[in-house]
Amino acid sequence: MPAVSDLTSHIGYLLRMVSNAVSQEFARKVADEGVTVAEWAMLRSLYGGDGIAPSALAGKMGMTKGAISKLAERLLDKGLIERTGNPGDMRGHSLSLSPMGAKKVPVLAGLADENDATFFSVLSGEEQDRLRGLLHMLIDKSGLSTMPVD
Amino acid sequence: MPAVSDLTSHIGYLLRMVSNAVSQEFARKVADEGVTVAEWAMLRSLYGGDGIAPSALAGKMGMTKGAISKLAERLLDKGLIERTGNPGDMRGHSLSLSPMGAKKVPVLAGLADENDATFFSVLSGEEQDRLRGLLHMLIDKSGLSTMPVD
DNA sequence: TATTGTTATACTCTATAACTATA
DNA sequence: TATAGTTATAGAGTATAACAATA
Repeated sequence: MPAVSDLTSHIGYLLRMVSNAVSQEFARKVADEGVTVAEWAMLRSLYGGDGIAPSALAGKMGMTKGAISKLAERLLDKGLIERTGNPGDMRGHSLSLSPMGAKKVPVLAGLADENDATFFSVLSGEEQDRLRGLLHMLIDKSGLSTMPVD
Repeated sequence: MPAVSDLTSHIGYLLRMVSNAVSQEFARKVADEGVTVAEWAMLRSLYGGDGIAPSALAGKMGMTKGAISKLAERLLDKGLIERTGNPGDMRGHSLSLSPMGAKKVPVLAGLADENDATFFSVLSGEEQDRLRGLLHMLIDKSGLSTMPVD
């Protein structure tokens, strides 16, 4: 049998395994609040901002503009975000949280805290910080938030 | 504005961000070999084994038996795995790699190595080991590989 | 022509639940 | 009845590409 490097040594594989488990559990939690994980990510990206163009949001979230459009439409239907016409350029517009959406973000953030707590409590506080730090390094050093999106 | 814990402090969020980027890139690479990421995971799970029941595989891979069934069918169609009748119990059967599948695993493993290299080379060897170690701890200590699957 | 978004289409991944065949 | 698998259905997530409107 040819030698195959141990799969469990692939960081990408381990990452996918843990991330899937965490996300799946989190999906169940936010579903009770009527949103999906991707929707939560968009709401959170909009939080605290003044309104952002869909294309800019696509870059920020690492998604294509088509995906953003679809996601935004669902959140508009749910009344959690708002679309505002752009004064200068009639082609574009801005997306921002509705009052209802703004009220929802802290609730969802609480669920994220809770989910993190249950999943990562097997690590010590120091280990959690180390993991967070390593992930931040990967995001910063790789062009993760500036990946090709179109 | 109510205080909301910084989203970027949620390990689950960071994990999802990095994992998605890594998996997406890997998906492109294995697509050239005619398989998807989930298919690769199944092939790898079968590698080096004697044949395994779909239900056992479901437990091992953290998926439902329905999902396993669908995945297995695709790999059967591609000729990468084989189904062997179970002598004792006519209800069940065993899944194992076909010779073609067995030949493909090392190739795919090479792509995984390559993918890991490009993504995680921004970390030092020591940092990579640390990350790997933390992920292993999470998988071992949480019941990750023994999650409810049905 | 170039840019901003939307829409149409398609596919993977996965779950849930109903169903079939065997035990 | 209980168990092993399959199938039907559904929905999230995402991409690609064609399209419309505006610049």
